[in-house]
Amino acid sequence: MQKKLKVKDRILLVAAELFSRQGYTQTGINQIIAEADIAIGSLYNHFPSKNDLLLAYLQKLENEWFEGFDKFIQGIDNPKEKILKYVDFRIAHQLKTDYCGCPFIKIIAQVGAREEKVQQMVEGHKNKQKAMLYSFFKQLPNEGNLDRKMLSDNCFMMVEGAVVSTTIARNTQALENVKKFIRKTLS
Amino acid sequence: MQKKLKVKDRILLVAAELFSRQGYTQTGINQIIAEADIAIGSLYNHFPSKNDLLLAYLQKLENEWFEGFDKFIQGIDNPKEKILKYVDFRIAHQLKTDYCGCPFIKIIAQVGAREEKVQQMVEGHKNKQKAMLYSFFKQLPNEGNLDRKMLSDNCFMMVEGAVVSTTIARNTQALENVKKFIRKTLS
DNA sequence: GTCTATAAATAGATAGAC
DNA sequence: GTCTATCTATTTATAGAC
Repeated sequence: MQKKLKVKDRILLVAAELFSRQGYTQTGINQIIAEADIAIGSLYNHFPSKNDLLLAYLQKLENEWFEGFDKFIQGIDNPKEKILKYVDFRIAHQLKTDYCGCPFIKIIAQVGAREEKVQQMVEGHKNKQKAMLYSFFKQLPNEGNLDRKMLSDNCFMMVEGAVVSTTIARNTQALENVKKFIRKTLS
Repeated sequence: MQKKLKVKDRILLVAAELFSRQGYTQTGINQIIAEADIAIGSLYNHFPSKNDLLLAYLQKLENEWFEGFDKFIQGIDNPKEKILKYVDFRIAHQLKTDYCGCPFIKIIAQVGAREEKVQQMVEGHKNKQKAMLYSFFKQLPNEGNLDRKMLSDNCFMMVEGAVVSTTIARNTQALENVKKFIRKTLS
């Protein structure tokens, strides 16, 4: 681990990596402090509980997702291209993380949607992605009588399902199929 | 808990309920034996480890899913109706479990797809559902040049994504939208 | 085959020295 | 603000009596 980072940042960096790869419930405080090479007192100085660390992790993911995607579609104007790039972005994430899956979906599966703050952050993030996708669909030339809102929302669901499917199967097939389907439907 | 069941069945019944509701990682052996009202020695007599209990749980889910669905579509011949009933079945499951989500997806999120036996059971189950859905799509009258395999597979993804979305949002909207979309697309 | 008692490890968290 | 030492509870699992 990089020693140049401040202690708080190092904790969050290590925790994020472990939460994403192993899962939140499968990652203990002791492992985090060992890999971040800090003392347990320091961790609890910056984060009052493991749950606070989880919330900071979700906020970090949220920020990085949209920063990352903005870069990913930089210079692209065509709305259909942007939609396909959205699928590509999620394929790229799966490849980069060795099919770890969507960390937001995984957290809900691990701690449940009854944890209010967690639920709000996850739902907020997904709604933001869905709204962004719809903004691309609205830029499409309106051919025929297709209901763009319905098409957009269900394309989002298709991608979400395909992300889950690629996580289970450990290959990109489902997401590639979705891409083909979208390319054909929007042609 | 029903005392008339054999000990082994009582363990599995209780474990299944807790794994589904609280999650596998969030459920301890001690809670299982307490709620099943049996001794820990008895549990380990029937299931050598918690992981064995997990595999038995997945097998039970697999069996019950298809039994349940067969009953659910009993008497329905129209293929489009069967497809819509498939979505209804998943809506019903979410309502019945208070939006617990798909237990197969949740298990992968909790223990990871690297657990070989678990991965195989989950992937197998999902493939079986997907194949069943495709069998319905093949029964549809072939209008135009629509690729039924692609349509079927991506409808499955849409439903999977919508199940995840309903689990996060704790309402059935996403699944209802998918139903509308399918109804319109297949009309 | 069911039970009690207990092991060995780890969990999340706190106190207080420096 | 970082550290060490420690607490209490809980984890999965085993041994051995009945």
